[in-house]
Amino acid sequence: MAHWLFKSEPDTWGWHDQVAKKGPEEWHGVRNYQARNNMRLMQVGELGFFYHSVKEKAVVGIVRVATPIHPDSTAEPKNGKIVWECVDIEAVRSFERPVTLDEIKVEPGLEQMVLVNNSRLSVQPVSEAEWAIICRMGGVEP
DNA sequence: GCCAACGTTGGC
DNA sequence: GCCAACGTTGGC
Repeated sequence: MAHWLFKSEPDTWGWHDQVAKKGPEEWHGVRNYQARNNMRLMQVGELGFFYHSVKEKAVVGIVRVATPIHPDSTAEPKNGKIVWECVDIEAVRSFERPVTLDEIKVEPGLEQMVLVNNSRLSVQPVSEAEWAIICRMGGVEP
């Protein structure tokens, strides 16, 4: 099973919103082909990190892919076709403590993380090794 | 098809 | 608030 990282500005849609939802929420609004392609690769049941950008800059929890890829309900048709798609995700559990970007940058084994090397990609793959390291840093079992 | 100009994201 | 990095747009 692959692992992922979803990035959001907490002021727009934060971890508290995701938890309060108590169920799947459409991860709409992605307007980047690479990020969309990553979502196309997702399987229902796969897990991902929930990352707060800009303000906190930290991984704060774990989410689960709840639906297959589907059209983004907020996307406008382009030449009569919806090109933007997304999945729905639901909160699984909160980290015992947030894992900050600063910590990630200096942690051995995380040098190759997309988060470190391409900070602008909003939906990213996470390797198995990276997944395990960050889970432990966050105080949860991988 | 190239590339300059522009807009956006997100770390600092 | 600034600006680097990146992606997209549009003129040629």
